[in-house]
Amino acid sequence: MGVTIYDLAREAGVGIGTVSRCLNNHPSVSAETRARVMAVVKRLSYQPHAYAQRLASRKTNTISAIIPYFTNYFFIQVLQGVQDKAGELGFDLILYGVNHPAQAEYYLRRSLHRGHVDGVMFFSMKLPETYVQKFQQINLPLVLVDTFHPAFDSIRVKNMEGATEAVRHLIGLGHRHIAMINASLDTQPARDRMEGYRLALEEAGIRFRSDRVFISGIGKQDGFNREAGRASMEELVRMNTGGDRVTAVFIASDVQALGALDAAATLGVRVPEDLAMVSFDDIELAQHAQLTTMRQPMHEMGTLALERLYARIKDPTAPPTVVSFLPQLVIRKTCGAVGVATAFTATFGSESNIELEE
Amino acid sequence: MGVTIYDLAREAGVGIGTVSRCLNNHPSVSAETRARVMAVVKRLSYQPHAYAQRLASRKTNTISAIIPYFTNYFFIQVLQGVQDKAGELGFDLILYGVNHPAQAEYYLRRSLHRGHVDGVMFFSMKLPETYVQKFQQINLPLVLVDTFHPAFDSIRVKNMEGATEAVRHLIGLGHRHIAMINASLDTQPARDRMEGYRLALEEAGIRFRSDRVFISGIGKQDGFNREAGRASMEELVRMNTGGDRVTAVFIASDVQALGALDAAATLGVRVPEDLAMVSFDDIELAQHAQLTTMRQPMHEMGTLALERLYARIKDPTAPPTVVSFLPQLVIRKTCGAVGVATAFTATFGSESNIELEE
DNA sequence: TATCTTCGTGGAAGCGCTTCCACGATTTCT
DNA sequence: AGAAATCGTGGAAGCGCTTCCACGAAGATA
Repeated sequence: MGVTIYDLAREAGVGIGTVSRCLNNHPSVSAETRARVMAVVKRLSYQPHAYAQRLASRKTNTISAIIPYFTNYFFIQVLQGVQDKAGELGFDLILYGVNHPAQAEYYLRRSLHRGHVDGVMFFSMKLPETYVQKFQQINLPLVLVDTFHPAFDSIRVKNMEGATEAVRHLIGLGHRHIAMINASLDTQPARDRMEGYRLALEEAGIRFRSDRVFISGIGKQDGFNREAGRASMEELVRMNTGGDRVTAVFIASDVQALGALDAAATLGVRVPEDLAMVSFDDIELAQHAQLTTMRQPMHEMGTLALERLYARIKDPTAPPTVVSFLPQLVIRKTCGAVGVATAFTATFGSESNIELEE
Repeated sequence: MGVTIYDLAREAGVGIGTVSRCLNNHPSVSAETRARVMAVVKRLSYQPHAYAQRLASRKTNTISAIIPYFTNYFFIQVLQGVQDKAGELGFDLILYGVNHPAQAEYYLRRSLHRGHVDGVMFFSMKLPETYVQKFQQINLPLVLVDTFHPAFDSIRVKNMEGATEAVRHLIGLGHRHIAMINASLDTQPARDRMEGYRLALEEAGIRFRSDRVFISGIGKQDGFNREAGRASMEELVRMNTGGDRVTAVFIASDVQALGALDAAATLGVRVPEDLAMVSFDDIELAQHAQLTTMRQPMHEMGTLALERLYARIKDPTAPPTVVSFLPQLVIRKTCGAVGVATAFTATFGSESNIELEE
């Protein structure tokens, strides 16, 4: 049903090789011939067949991104970076959203089909060991984002260091009883952030208490969502009785913090007066909700990830590289460091003069 | 570098046809032969070549989605629906994010390459007339979401009716001076929502005043974002002096409303006491910010869109269908219909007992 | 003028698969 | 028993392109 280069060749009175060269801007075609061919291309409104091109040229110009729960704002912002860069580089981006661990394997397998994609980006999940081998065997470029394996390029966030700094900030504000609201320990970021929390306590001579780490078991998701944050906060408040009450909490992500804030308000717990909080990510809405949080350069992580992947596609033999980002503390209102008196009732107050960023 | 079916055939001592039939679960292969072939497949860890399959079978199992500013929460939620359904149906989803009108054409052209995708979903933008013809000519399935053209299937939202209802609600609360904060009139939803606003005023005998429609010119974006909402609200407040002050505002989207809320707080305007507001979309965060808004079934729109596209791929000759969704009013706090006294200082208050939804 | 380059071109081969046709072996029917 | 239908199989053809090699014509060099 489609117009092929044979049709073009016949109509233009040239060979198929010449047609192909015209279409691909190959230099060795006379201007005259090229003009004639291009006229026919236009007249028959020829469209190249993408897969025939890809089969013949052995390049796909397509990459896949395997992302968990991609409606999570963190991923969206990273994805925007990826997408921008993909457009710039002329790549098609196949988006594989993972809502269940088994899906990750399915999509990995799918990406491994020879000639399906030129490269793969894998986000925030542990890469199954079987696939480590498969990628090496097939020699398919792979970039890990927010996760790590020595055999591949990775874009990392120093989750542990970031968490430590967040908790240090709370300690610096005088808090000694600091809880943590975490996500599922199945995820690497959750584990690292908890380790950072533990470290910060330790260096301040505060005992780590596992009964002060709250992880909501809601749903089958990874816990990086509002509902989980809300549930954890409810539990925290319920438990928070007796002598040595918790006065501050470190929350593993902004999304959870949003839920926690809801719960706190419902339960009549004032933030930051009764409970100070610092969270993680600095998603776009963190500003809106005035969260004190650890900023991750999400968009930049996305563009960088694609740049790395591109470089790897160009030169598959280069040794794996690791780029690490150190999250930056952004002080807003939930930690109580500024404007304590009016902080939370004025949630929607000005921020430009308050936000201490660097 | 790859293992091909010829390798498999040789190793298993069968013909390539038989190998192909094994791989595709074609019935007419003996169990014994199939077992032998599959063993070889496993042993050589064979991966089919996706594009060779696609070229030979003339099916791509891929669709593309062309979406403006897809970091907009509205689109993300629709996209999640699309993505879920795509996974279920075994389709690959190529995501084309449009940040500039010219990009839309580029991606349309790209999608039109013969055999590149089995179908296209086009979101919230006006389909250029030239492409109307091209799609018909190539006979490539196309589903329009949140936009319309008689020649194609479409999933619509009754933006006008929804807007009318939103404004009616404000009128019902006693407001007579109602402004609108809108997005760029280049987009169809913005035009329709303004029309609905105008209609509601008209039927209540209130004169439409174009100086009460605020459209921020910030950036090259379409105006459906927080910054634009913030800027428009600032302008509204600046203008809002003298006798007949505006006491309510209809905002074209929740995202803008979020920005508007920021601005209002900064400027000391209380919502809803000084200014009631109703917005549009009911994105996930609307609940968090307690926005009274017009709910659109975003996830459902996404799944439905893909279902339609799938049906169209199966039967390209069926007449175009139109599905319309009527947005539902969700009453929370920004309109002042409930809990007026404490409404906005208790932004993070309980919502379960307040939200009046149906 | 004879030889060597260069340039533009045609078209075969091949990318890795699916599909269809042909064919022998078996089974079923009359 | 022979004829007819069925089953499992092999492999050629073809999907639409890229790429490479070969070749003639024209220009450059001696």
